[in-house]
Amino acid sequence: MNRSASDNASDIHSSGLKATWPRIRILRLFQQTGVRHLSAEDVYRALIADGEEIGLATIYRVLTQFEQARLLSRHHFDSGKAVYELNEGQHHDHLVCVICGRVEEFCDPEIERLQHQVAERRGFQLRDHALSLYGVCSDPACQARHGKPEGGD
Amino acid sequence: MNRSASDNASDIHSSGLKATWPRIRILRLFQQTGVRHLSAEDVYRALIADGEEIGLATIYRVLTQFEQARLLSRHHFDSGKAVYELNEGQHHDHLVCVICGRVEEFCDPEIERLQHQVAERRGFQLRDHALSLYGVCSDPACQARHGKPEGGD
DNA sequence: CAACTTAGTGATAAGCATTATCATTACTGG
DNA sequence: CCAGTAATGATAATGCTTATCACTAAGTTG
Repeated sequence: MNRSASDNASDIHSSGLKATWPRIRILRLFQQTGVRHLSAEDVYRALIADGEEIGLATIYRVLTQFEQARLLSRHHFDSGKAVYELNEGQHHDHLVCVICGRVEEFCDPEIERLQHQVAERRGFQLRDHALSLYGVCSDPACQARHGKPEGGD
Repeated sequence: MNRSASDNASDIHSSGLKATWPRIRILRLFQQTGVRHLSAEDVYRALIADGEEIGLATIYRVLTQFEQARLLSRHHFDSGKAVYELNEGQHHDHLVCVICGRVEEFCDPEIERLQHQVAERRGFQLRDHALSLYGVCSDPACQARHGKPEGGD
């Protein structure tokens, strides 16, 4: 799933943005497998580690632009900082481990359908929705120090 | 649903907190009908308007304590600021109008059930979950300047 | 019921994520 | 290759929230 810098440039161009070096590097980072959910700080550090000196302000600016261009999508979870992931068209929701922070994705068409039904009943024209499940993931290390099960939200 | 200051004091006491004036006033504010979802700033302003001089730091501190005591519950939505509401035991999710900011609540047991099913399948021990639907509410003023329907989240 | 002890308050400073500013730099079209 | 405009990056500013700390008041004890 690694793609070349020129592919990146096309993606960026077709979003009406100049294909600058920082934008190419940021998009490439997301296109590398294994790095689904990244905060601005994560991106900054990853690029530093890769020998790139790209300003944090640029990271924030570019992430916002990429979100508007629908190349990336943004989520908030409950960490206080926004995370971005590559937008591959397929809508999905998230399971977040409250111990290790790991994020898994899932699709449930039936939940989607019910959400639309609820919105329709209330006369809401649905624009977006966010469903995040927080819990202790299947990792034994996380299970080892698990707490009480779900209370009222 | 208005209750007396002494009732408030009991609620606060049984949470292991001293029944101080700021805490009584803050809890009372939430117990008044018509004010479901309030940010710290909202609470601050409402109390000022009521002739109370309670510091913003105290508001934040007390809201956090009330949340831990399960008297209130906190939500983030996507406004950047946390909002609190009275915790009346009954879990529910939210519909948020992206135009006027109005928040409606809904319960859908079937969605709840499916959420638990998803978590179970992934080996997650569910602790909490947040489902928020964002859209344009039924208010004609909001409908008047509505945008495109839901895209990928 | 008065002194006491400790928790709570409020003003303000600090912290953290994010956005705005602005001089300098670098894409792209000609 | 050059001009012109948009993008970058350092830093200041913003907005929400938490920490600090001297002072005050709740609840307790003699």
